Amino acid sequence: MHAVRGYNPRTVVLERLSFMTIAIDFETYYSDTYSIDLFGPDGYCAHPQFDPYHISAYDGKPENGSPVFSYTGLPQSFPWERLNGADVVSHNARFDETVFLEMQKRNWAPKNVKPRSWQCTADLSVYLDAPRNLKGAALALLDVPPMDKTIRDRMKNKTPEMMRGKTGMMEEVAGYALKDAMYCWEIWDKYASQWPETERRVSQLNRDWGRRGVMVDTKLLAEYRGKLLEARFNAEKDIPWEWDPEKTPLAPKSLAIECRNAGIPCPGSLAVDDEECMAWENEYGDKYKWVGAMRDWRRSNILLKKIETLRRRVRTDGTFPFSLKYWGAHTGRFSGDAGFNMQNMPRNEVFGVDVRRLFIPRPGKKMLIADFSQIEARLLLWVAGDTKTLDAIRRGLHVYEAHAVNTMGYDSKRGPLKTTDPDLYKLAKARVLGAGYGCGGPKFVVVAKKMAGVELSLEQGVAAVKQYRADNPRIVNLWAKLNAGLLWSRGTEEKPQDYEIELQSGRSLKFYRVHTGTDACAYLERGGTRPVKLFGGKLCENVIQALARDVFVTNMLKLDDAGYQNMFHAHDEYVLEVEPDVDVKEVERIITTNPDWLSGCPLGAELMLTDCYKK
DNA sequence: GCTACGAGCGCC
DNA sequence: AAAGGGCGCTCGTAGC
Repeated sequence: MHAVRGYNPRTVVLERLSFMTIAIDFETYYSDTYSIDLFGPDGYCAHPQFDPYHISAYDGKPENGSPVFSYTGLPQSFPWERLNGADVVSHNARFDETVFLEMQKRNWAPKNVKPRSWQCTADLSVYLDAPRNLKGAALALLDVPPMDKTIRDRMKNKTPEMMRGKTGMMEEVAGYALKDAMYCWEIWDKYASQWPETERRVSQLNRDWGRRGVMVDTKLLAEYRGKLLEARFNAEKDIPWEWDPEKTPLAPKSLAIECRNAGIPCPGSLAVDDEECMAWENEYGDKYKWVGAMRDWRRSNILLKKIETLRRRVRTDGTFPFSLKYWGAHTGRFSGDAGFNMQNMPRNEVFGVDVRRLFIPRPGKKMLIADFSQIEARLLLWVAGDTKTLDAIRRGLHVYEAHAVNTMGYDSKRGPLKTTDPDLYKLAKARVLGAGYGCGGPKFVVVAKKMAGVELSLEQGVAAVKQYRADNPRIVNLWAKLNAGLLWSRGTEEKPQDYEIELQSGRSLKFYRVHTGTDACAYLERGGTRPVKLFGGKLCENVIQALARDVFVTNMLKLDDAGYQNMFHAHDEYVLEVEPDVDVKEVERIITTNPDWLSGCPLGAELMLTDCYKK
């Protein structure tokens, strides 16, 4: 390997190989008031303070007997043509590629240089169940000693000029940066072959779509901001104690003191669905508005912060660039990222604000929102082998009704269950959505209320769970099977073993170092540090979630193949930007086409052609 | 002063 | 023996 002796950029090139994989890592100025956290990767790069003062590059494979190319130094002296036609990799390519594109835009890098591809080793790492951050990934995947990241912290608030003023600091940065590029390259070199082509494409498209962004109704945004400031202000009127105007009135201590002064008990929890808190509200809520006010303050504030983030990040063309984390969950699902979560916007209007309405198609386009219908419930039936219920669904029965027909004695000749027996329909819905993963009686009461609006007593909840299990032996059997595998795999206390569940979609779910405490525990990450309790129902849910994700992603690629523009998505919902005369039936056909591995499971989808995002 | 973690609340 | 699961963001507090 190459030692880095000084900060002077050093380049070793004998010949340029075509289709070379080269790892790239940028160092850029950041501070307390100017950071990716605040502006997102795109806003950060487009910002006036944007300063990519260092680049490191590494291509470690001496092919054709040529020497390793490595560079760590000023971008001004970087041989950019090396990237032309190359396969570039970065650890968090969402950032580094954006930096590069912005540099080209500003003529800081030649505009004619075009990499053949740009892949992300952070995405590769999480696909392999390793940590997303480079330090953790290198430790888990390369078995190298933990990297020292303290220099990264010291770089905060420091311009390159300031760093050059400190003896040895730039050299330290150069060494650190090159090491990052080397580890990134090593991870790619060692593991890329384990990353399927389709997954690479998902990772790449995910970054492209986020960078492209979604159009925002900026006028409505301003209106919403006003409403939320007002809502928060109104909540403040009912909070009697003093607080730092720079901060929030949410300190539990203040509430406790206020309650004591009033001679009343203080609720142990402030959560809306907490029983004790509900009792407190019934008893004291009319006279003492604090708890409700704190809740309103919190909820309006959370929404306001979301609005402020949007306002800060919307580009001059009205679009909002965002990020979704590829493989954010160990099941493979995407998750929110970079300060704005596209996957958890409120479904309903709150404080006069419907956040979803802010997202609109570009001028002349329409938005097509397409949801899978109960995909997890269908996949559960499919994995468990309940062909009878699946057949009923294929014949056109709603999933909940098919469940009622096959396990609750409903006769579908009587007509649609939803209208003939609304209570039974609701109970069927609660069972399908809530009882399929080993949920117990007390929890089922809560879940049934939340998911199906059914009010059950504890006794009824317990009975419902018992009845569900008796009526659905295949599903119960599936839990048992997964649990047996877990117990079989866990090895011994001294020598824990990994548990691998092969999925029908062709990949595996892995649980690392399964061991026994009071329960069977395992780590979800290679080299993970936080064990989670496992049991059949939970494993079952993980399996179903993973399969649903695979169906979702497979058909997302098919949509892309067919030329449909994805904007963003949320687990089982695609949000597309389409021509007004789009063939909705064609889109539905693509979405409900079964992947090769999924035969015999009827898929369904609901599509909505609209002028804004909505539920 | 920073990190870690739980509470609270939003989603699928 | 029984146990629904998967996330992110904001905030407060504890612990270093």
